[in-house]
Amino acid sequence: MGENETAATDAGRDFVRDIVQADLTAGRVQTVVTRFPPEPNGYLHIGHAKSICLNFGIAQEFGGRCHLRFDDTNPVKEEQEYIDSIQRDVRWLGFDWGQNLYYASDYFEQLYAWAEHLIRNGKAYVDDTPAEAMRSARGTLTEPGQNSPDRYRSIEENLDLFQRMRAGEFPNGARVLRAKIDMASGNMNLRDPVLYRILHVPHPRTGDTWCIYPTYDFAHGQSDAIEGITHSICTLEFEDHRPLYEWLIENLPVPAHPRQYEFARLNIGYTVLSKRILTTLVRDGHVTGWDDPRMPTLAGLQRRGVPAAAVREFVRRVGVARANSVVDVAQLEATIRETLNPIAERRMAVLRPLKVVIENYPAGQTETLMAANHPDAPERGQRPLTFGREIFVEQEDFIEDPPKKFFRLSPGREVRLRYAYLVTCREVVKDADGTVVELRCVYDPASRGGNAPDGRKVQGTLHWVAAADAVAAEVRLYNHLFARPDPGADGNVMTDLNPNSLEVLRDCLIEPSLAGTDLPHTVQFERQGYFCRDRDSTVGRPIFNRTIGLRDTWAKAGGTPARR
RNA sequence: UGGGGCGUCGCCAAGCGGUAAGGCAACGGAUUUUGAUUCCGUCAUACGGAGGUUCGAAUCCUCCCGCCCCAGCCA
Repeated sequence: MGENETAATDAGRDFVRDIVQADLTAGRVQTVVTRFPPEPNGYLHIGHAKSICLNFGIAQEFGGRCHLRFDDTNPVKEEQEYIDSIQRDVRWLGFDWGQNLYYASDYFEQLYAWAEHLIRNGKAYVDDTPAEAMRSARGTLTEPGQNSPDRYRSIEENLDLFQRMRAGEFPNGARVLRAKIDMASGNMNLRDPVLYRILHVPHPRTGDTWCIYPTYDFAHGQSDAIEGITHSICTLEFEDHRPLYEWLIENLPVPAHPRQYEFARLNIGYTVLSKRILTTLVRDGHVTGWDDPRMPTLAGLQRRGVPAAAVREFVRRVGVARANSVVDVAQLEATIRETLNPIAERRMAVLRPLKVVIENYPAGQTETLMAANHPDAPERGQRPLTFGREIFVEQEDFIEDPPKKFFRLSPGREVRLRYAYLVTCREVVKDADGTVVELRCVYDPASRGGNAPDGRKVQGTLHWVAAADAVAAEVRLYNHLFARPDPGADGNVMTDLNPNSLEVLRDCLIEPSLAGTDLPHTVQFERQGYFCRDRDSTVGRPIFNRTIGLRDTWAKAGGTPARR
């Protein structure tokens, strides 16, 4: 029983893997070959990560290979910058295409030959119908389309015209090459789809070699066939293209017959995974760039401090299915915390400082205390902390008139300063406005390290930094990019942008070990969350990004004004 | 009365005729020098609805309802 269960579980965690396994088992496929085929017209986002993990993951699991292929058939939207960023991001995610880097543009000559093949077999024709006229002749979802008068052109004339299209004799939009299928088909993609269009636009890779470019439909399946792709995995919206994909494969002398399978694309609450909208956010300056930490792009997640392993795990947990869905962003956040918790070193940083004077601590004196880098992993060592008469604690850790079950500082209350001493608040100093500006406390010298010899307990433990050596820093807190779980659901997406997605704290104080440039990538600021040093940091001014806050049941219970 | 898909717990998602996995969220409790972590426990007599087949159905059949995609010379 146990064996069967294990085997069944390993066989397929999702329907795509089931199909691959079945094809391998039945001998229909010897070596599985997949591909990740981005169009280089933008940066990769976490939705692409799902596809990358699926394609590369299947190749790894079943001993096959996965190609990285740029679907660069539309030069008006594609740029070298994107080609470069995509390769960086796929590598960052942890995948390697080895020698298998391809471009659909590498096949332009072959595709052109195949287009002529179609013409010679009476399966394609050059159409001079203007775009608008072609649209109306295509019919509607419920009415069939009308055959173009050019549909009956002779093979010779089609061949001549197509060659002259390639030669650059005609302006953009003057003519197209269409497949001759069925203008009455219920599937719009079969109503004589356009195979080639005239575009006098330089291509990032082929320059001005071509002025006609194949459409996605004419390039994709044939590229798959050329590369020997066995399983061409794409998202649900291409489902209706599959009959065309197969029609082309069947009507062309291609070297292989790849098969297309579709899965539901990833959606996450409070954000948007549409390249079009993300491009707009960047172009219109709603974010600082493709790698803005608020962006769901892989570059943004990386800059925010999210480990690639967390993205992979998130995608694994979400699964692969054919039902459209919107994953709760809490799922992503939980995965990030879970990934970071065991690996992130602990540090102390005070985001909104409140000065504390330990009245019975000798002025001018300091001492060194040791703090664990990771309480659950003693082998990760310790770091020294300076303690002195003046320290800083978090403003929200003091309430003059505390609510029930408030464990932190308030007049007369004793708390522990982590890794240091037990201190009791004696007096509150306020400015003219009545704002608390300083706390006067006394400490118990016998509680060095944090425990009192008499064994008395305190309920609260606070993080702190010493005035003597704390370093000033800036901390950037990020919130959901959009203010609602379904941005754009009722109108303009842009109006749903969260005006408070970024909060910059400029007067933070961090412990000195955080000021260097050699710190581990992402660290935990105790009691607050995970943070990483931002590349905007300068020598004298460290800047940190909050990757994700810690779970906070006190704030959630309404204890302290929630700030997320 | 166009074609193609999808509907299992608040959110994802297993299940493939034999009597509802798991994760997130939520809610209890234990431990805790992070109100963190960890650890226990609770959480679908129920699978969009109605019929039917069957000893037995989320799984098969029929009808109905709802949602998504397609009318770019984008991908």
